[in-house]
Amino acid sequence: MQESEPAGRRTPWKWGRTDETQRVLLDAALELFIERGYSSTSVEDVVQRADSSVGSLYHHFGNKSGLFFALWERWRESQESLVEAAITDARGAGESRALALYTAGARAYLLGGWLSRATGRLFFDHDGPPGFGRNLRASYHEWLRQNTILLEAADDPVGRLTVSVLTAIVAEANREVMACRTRKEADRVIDATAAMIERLGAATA
Amino acid sequence: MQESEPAGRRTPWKWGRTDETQRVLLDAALELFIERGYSSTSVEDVVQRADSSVGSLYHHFGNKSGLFFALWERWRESQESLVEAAITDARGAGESRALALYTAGARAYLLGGWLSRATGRLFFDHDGPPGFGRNLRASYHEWLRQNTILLEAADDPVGRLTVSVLTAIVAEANREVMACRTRKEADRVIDATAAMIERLGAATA
DNA sequence: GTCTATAGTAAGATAGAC
DNA sequence: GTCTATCTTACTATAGAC
Repeated sequence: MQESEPAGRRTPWKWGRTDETQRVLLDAALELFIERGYSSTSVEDVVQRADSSVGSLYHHFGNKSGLFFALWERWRESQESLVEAAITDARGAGESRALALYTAGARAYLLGGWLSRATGRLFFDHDGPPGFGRNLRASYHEWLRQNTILLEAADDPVGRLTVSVLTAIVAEANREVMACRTRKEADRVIDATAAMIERLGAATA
Repeated sequence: MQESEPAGRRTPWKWGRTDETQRVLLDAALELFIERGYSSTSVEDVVQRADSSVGSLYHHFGNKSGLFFALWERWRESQESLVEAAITDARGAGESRALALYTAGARAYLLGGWLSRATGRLFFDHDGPPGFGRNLRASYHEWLRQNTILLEAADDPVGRLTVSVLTAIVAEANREVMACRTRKEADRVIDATAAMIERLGAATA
């Protein structure tokens, strides 16, 4: 910072390049993981594409899997806020049936899944770091818990079963949506999912 | 074979020790993978416990992941034959409803999963070799395909989603069963799963 | 077919200067 | 915070005796 700076591509190190560094590393990692998969991407590949350094990567993310987990967090949070917004909107529009609120959330989740499908496939196509599977399962359980509350389900076998199936439907539909090739196809899956939820809800209510 | 044999632990190399070598390597690998996980087990560990050698391991399995894939194949085939037998039995007993046959198969699969849970957890708790996830997904797709036939499902979004959800329910139940600590618990999960399948089938038929 | 020994390589991780 | 150089480990692969 004492002299005229060389014409580097990146902001030449002001006080805190922290955020930019993290972002550029995450973006590079995302691209590469999508292109070649997690295990076929080396730390060296990532820092080269990010025009950063191994040291920075380890400073910010601890290790290679730290990158993957950070990407997962980013995606999960983004999906979660879409769902929350949709449910809030539905409530604001006067909807109060638990199942209708659930359906509104599911639609938002699936549409978000479609729009970010390239990234989403990363997490569900099962080529992640060791231990990521466990993490996914933990998220799924948390999701089940929240759905139990949202659906006002009883804590008996039938209630738990219903929540479990309704959650599984959306999880599976998410996979279907991410595999779609056109928006039209995706919309049809989303509609079919909503119909399935309503039909099942009606049968078990 | 020409002289009196030294008191080695293993059959001292008759004509073809091939099968025994493969078995002893697989068994050692299985134990170690269960104990420490795949990634924390080295090739050296395996050959030591098997009282074999790196050369043999590479000769028979190509590489470390070959061991894991072979264990997976062994488990998958065993589960598959349990399911097939159960479906054949049900047919033999005069059952012809597609959904009932599916339920019979599911019960067999889940009971088998319970009985071989220590091994099964290996594959679903996800610490396997790179590329194994892709393999798992391929198996899952094959399973979906077979269920589509068994369930005589239509090839439209609703039909596909239905098969998808029915399959996911069994997959999820398998995880639950493998996590159970007593046979009684496992039986309860299995019964609940069968009930869920029937209810969903009734709602979407 | 089986085994020992060993060379080669790749990649994740760290140390320490700036 | 950033970066380079380096370390360490562990898997891959092969040669060659039995």
